[in-house]
Amino acid sequence: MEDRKPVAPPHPAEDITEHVGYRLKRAAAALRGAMDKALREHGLTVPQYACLELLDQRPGLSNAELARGAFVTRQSMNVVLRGLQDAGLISRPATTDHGRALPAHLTARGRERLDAARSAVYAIERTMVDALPQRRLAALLADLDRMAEALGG
Amino acid sequence: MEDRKPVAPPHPAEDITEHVGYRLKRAAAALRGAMDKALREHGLTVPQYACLELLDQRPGLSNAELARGAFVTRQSMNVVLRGLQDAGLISRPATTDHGRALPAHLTARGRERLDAARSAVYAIERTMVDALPQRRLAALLADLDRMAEALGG
DNA sequence: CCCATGTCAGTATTACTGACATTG
DNA sequence: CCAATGTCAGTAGTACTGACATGG
Repeated sequence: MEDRKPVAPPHPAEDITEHVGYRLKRAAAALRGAMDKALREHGLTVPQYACLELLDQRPGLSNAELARGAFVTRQSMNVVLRGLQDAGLISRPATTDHGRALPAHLTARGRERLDAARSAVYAIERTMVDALPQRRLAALLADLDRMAEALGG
Repeated sequence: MEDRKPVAPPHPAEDITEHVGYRLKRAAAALRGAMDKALREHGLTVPQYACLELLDQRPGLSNAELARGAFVTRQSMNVVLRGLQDAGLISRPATTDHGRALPAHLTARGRERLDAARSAVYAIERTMVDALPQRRLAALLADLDRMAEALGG
């Protein structure tokens, strides 16, 4: 009688707010909202910030690589990149002698902007982590990854 | 030195892909992509589907209530509602004799559409749940809620 | 030839702010 | 008066499809 799990119905609950998908969406929406609000004060959108973070850690990423890293389409990232380029926060060579991918890099201004925005975003991250039982963090990360991989993300 | 957790630095990891926020975004993006793909075959967007589900379970919800339930703004839900109304999937009275909120209801066609789309969405939900160790589901739901609440979601 | 890439174009959906009238 | 609501307007960010050229 160890695995009867009487509280877990065999099919999805009638109340969709009990579904994993709904809870996931709720948490993601809360995160998105908090980041939007915090980043607006730094003149950045969430995808722009994600792009700067990725470039800080892996300088030289191409448009397509950044798109995959930020979970947006190539075309959307292209728009984001141009916005960042126009703002002088990143630089990309106009041409390349080896292949088609154009490696992007943070400018000095981009690094400054990122540093300023980062503290605000990290505070949000901290708020989320602090709301969890310490011991559950690793399991949560693993569970999120399992779901993403199962869905082909 | 048995529980110093040397792999968990006191401040956020240098690699942002290790952050809770990044993993959450990744999982949510995977879910969104899977749902977009599945729902497109039924002529519905994710917010539209969410709206139909909410109305199926709680008939008579108003625009503002639906917006909160689907984590979008009142204005965005208004657009979604009008799309559903134009498609004949929901109905709303033009006036009300008691208050300002206009209660929305599924039409027969709306219920048919929802039933058709639901099986596709539930299959996705099942894929996610099956990817998790069964025992962790409840804890995962609780963790997602804790994070959302901590962020004011 | 195949495939990934960068880019352009056009359109659609969603989100935002601000605003205003209405109702309780 | 105040809070919540429905709605309109305008703008912006993101996503989509389709297309095309280029490079390995």
